[in-house]
Amino acid sequence: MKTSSQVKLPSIDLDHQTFPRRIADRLEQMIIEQDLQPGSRLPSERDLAQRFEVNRATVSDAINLLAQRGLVRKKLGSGAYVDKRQGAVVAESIERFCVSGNCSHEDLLALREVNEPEIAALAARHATRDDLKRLAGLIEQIEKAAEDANDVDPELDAKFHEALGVATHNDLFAAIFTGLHKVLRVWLTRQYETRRPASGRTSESIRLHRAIYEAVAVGDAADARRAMDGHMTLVRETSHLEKEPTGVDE
Amino acid sequence: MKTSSQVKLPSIDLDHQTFPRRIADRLEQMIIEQDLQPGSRLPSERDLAQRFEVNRATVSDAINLLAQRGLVRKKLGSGAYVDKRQGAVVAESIERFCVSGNCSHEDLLALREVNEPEIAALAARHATRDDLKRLAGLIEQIEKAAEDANDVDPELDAKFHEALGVATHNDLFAAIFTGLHKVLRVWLTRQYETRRPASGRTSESIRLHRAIYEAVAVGDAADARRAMDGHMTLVRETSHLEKEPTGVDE
DNA sequence: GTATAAAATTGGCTCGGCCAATGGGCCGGG
DNA sequence: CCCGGCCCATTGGCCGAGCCAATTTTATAC
Repeated sequence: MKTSSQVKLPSIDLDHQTFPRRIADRLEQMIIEQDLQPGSRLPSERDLAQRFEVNRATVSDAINLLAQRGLVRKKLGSGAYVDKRQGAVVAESIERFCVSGNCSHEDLLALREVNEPEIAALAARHATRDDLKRLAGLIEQIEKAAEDANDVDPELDAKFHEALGVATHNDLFAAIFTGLHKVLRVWLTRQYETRRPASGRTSESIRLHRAIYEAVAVGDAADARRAMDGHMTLVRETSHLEKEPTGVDE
Repeated sequence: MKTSSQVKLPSIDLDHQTFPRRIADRLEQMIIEQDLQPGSRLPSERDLAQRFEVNRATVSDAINLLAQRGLVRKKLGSGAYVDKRQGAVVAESIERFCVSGNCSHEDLLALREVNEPEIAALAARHATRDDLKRLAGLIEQIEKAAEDANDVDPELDAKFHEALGVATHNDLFAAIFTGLHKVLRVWLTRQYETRRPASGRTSESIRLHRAIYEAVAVGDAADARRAMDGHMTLVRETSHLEKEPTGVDE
């Protein structure tokens, strides 16, 4: 068995270097070097097992590692395909981090307060026609839903903010904040079901959402930031009103 | 061993619920319900294999999943122990995301510009004595290193910003920005080795670092934010100077 | 050409087993 | 009483062969 030490890019493994890990690294390197585009299939586990002179189970574990890192996707009966979803992995890890109690509502809010306005501004600068189309559709749905329920549907709200993140065309923002909005969706939906707040705030919230969209649509970054600032202020106030139903703070 | 006991609904499987995944979920649930604190050992793989009526390899895969999620840690010859490192997982996933080319220097910088000042402010409000001690030590090292090399050591710089993130006592900020600073460390170190910039900026950078620390130490949030703003401006300018190959500097 | 059936390929999971690392218990010497 | 060394049961890492079901490919009939 070769243990040719290949220098790797990431890797913070101070941990015991196991077989699957090493093979995973070599596979990752293979993918990079051969510039395998998403969609291309890598060799079968039986094949790789021979090549690396290890058992198939070991190769399988290695590929599972890569799958977990979002670099590859396994399909039963077919093979393993390159499929970079590392953004999704970022989002999921953040979601797990928050929902399993490592992070309070306040923590999340602090992050949103600084970033959402910037996201709105960036979206205003970089949104494409498609982005705008999607945002417009969501705004419409939100307003429609609000007429019926007199409240903002957390699901749609989260989607709107997510779409805004995507519209920044800064994949880092997008990845991180899709994760955060997934959390938000869970938390808000939970309280949405238990209690229907008398929202004199609702109309204001709806108005601000539309204002954000309008600003983004015409590419007015400053205005978008302003509108989102207003939204976050409202969120902050509402959050104070409701005190901690979801007592996730440690 | 039969696979018949669990009949899965015809739900459209986006993720083809595999055995290890289901077992991982049940284990996670077990950990939560029994409130297993970090450090506690969970049953041996052979034991769990009997309980869940699956093969040991399957249980092993399941536990590997949890390990990958940062919920447990396996120790050869000993067992698997609860060890919540989900913050580290967030950081690592972000690092991988950036390092493997999903994110540009500009993207990262955009995120830092909005957040670092807020981090400084939060740190000023919430830093403990220990945090300050650590920050003071780092400042000292930075200044000492700068005397010798006439440049800011990226390693120390990244550590300083990381420590600042921790000092906010907002674990979300901490998790996300330790990830980002790890990337930064890699990128900066790379260019640090290739090229020694004549840094008329160096002294200015050092001064600002100390200013940040001083503000945090006395708990002046506004001042901390101001100092960090200055730092980020400097970073932005330097980044522009160096143009494209890997152009971010501290 | 197209629909259908058979064969080959592939990952999911099992079974039984060997190995090395670990940790607890036993024992002898201080 | 404590300490150090030794033994051995336990535990995870990995193996090898093998069965199954999902999938793809190939061959076949229409």
